Amino acid sequence: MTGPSITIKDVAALAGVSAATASRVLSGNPATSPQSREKVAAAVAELDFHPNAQARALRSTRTNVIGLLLSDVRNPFFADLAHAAEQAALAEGLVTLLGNANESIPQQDRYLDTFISQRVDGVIAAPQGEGSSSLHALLERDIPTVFVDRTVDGIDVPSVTTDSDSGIRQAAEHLARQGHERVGYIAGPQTTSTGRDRLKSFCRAAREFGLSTDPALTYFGDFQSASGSAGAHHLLGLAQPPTALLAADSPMAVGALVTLNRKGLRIGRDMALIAFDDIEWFSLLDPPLTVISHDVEAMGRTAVRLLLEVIDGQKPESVVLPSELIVRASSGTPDPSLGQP
Amino acid sequence: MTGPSITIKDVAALAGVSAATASRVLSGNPATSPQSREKVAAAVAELDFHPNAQARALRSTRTNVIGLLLSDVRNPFFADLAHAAEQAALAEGLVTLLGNANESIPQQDRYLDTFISQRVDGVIAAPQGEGSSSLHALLERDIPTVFVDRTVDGIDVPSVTTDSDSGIRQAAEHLARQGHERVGYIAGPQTTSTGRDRLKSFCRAAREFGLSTDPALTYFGDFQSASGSAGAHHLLGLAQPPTALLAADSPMAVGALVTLNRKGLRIGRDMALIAFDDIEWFSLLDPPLTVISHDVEAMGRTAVRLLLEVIDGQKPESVVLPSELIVRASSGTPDPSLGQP
DNA sequence: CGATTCCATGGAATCGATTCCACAAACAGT
DNA sequence: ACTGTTTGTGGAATCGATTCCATGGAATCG
Repeated sequence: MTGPSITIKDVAALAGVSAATASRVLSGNPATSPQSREKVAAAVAELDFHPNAQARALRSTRTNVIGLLLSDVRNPFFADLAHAAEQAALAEGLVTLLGNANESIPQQDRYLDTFISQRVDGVIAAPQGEGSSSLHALLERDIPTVFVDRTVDGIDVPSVTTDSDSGIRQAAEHLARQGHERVGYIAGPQTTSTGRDRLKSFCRAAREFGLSTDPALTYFGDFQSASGSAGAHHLLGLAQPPTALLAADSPMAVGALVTLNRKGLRIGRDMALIAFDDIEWFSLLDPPLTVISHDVEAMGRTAVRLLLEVIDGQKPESVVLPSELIVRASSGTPDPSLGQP
Repeated sequence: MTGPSITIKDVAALAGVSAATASRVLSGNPATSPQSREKVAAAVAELDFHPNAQARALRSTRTNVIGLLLSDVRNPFFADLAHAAEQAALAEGLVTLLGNANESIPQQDRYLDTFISQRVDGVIAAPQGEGSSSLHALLERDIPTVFVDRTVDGIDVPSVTTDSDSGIRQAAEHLARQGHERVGYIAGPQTTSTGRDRLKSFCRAAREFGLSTDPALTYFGDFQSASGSAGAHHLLGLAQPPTALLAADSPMAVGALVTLNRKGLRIGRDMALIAFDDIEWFSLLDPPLTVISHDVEAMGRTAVRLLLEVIDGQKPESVVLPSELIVRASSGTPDPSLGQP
């Protein structure tokens, strides 16, 4: 299909130098004369030469490609993260190969294998399961790796995570002050570190601020919106239903919202709702959603910085970013006039 | 950093065959004995061998990588499209290199250059400007290319687009029936085919259904949310303001929503609002948003199919997918009791 | 002025997998 | 039994850029 492509030899021939010299000019090697540099530059422009990245990578073992493995691009949190990481990488001259694990371990392994075969310079991953074989293959090969958002127990690589604790404490305190006592928690899957950490934080904060610690108030979802709907449905059906809901990520909050709307409950009056992750349009809802917010842009940027340090042979410290509660109208006082059924 | 990696020679040595035979086994060449196949398979498993994709691509000119160039991953429409295309490509054994042009032509060119250097097997692009130099470089090299969502005048490559006309006509008819006469249109940039087509469709439909054709009712945005806010602000400030707004994409609709909320206008009563592109949570807003919907999943899947046909040397026909109006509460009748100020 | 350093340069080896080519062994046909 | 085909195999060339090494000429120093 594609015609015979232009190689460095064509450039060298047109410039009247050897391929070695042309290569030196292209890679900015100082051992080149101004004349050669000029002639090669002219030839490159004339032929519109694009060096073959494969051949270059084969010899020099650097590809200038990093792999970014996420669980779901359609989750706005990860879309923002992808955007932030990708822009930060681009500024460093790296292009990003995006893998979408789609919340599936086989698909995650497939992408990791591809990353290994593509000899990416490094990997930024929001890992899924605990003992994924390809994850170990990555580390056995000493491929520079950084975890983002999530971590995996027993695997010691630098990571950028959110300190869910501060935001969740603030949320619990806020709800307690508003007079709530029974708060339903829609948890993430306990196979992810974020799922576990946020649940632990919630339990601790509930105790601290005198909220009910009834285990029936926790529903285990899978970070996707359908489980948020199911969770809200389940919690509202309890003998002693909660007066407030806290969802461990934004898709589950959206799911819960659908259920609440469908049941005709007024959010912020009949039922308070708080979501982990701030999404631009959450403030556009009626009422606007109270959220636990963290800085996705910083997370992406930091992940790239850490990865560059690992590639550079250093062993950087993991970074934990803060989270904080942003109070909006969805977490108002429970309406005493209506009360619970 | 990375240790000496395992090559096909190591596999061959362990299996007691030559590199040539090992290669044949790995690529499924039938000219191999069952014994060799078995021994090579065992050696591959034993060493956890991952072939070097660079070396393979260098020799065989196929990389099994396609480039996907989008304007903005944070736009849910493109996130969905990325997801759909990526899943369809994966099913065909292709991995996707995602480039995010970020609505910027230099960044688009940077990614296209990278795609060329990476010798991707093909490119799926939602192109930005008209005469981008890298876009021409792509085509001069006969790199299989398919346009998605948008097209570029004068560049004849297969494409998958949406027939905006049907959806926009339905929207105009619907608004006219609801008694609207002055409909504000927040247009996309006229440097994109979608921006131009949708505007043209709107003008035609306005004439057909007796809506005002006052050019002051059209505001030119850039497909990003800030311009939606600005557009709504501008249109509401006209001497004769519109009673309904139609936004040419979802981020601009969100922007318009912010402005309307800020001004305290009740959507669906004081002002109707319709968005092009359906987004999951648009139905969760209060009131739920009336939208012009099209099938993103089909668009991504079709783009991959067309690209495979182009790679295969065929010249497939472009595909135009339908759009349709989904009526929800945001486009109700204008409230006569309040009227316009 | 001869010896040494410096510099730009070209030739050749190299990266790892694929594939052409040649060759040997096994087997079929007359 | 002797060609003629098939089949599996290894050696070697190849893809395109990088980089080590050697070389010749200019510049520098004692």
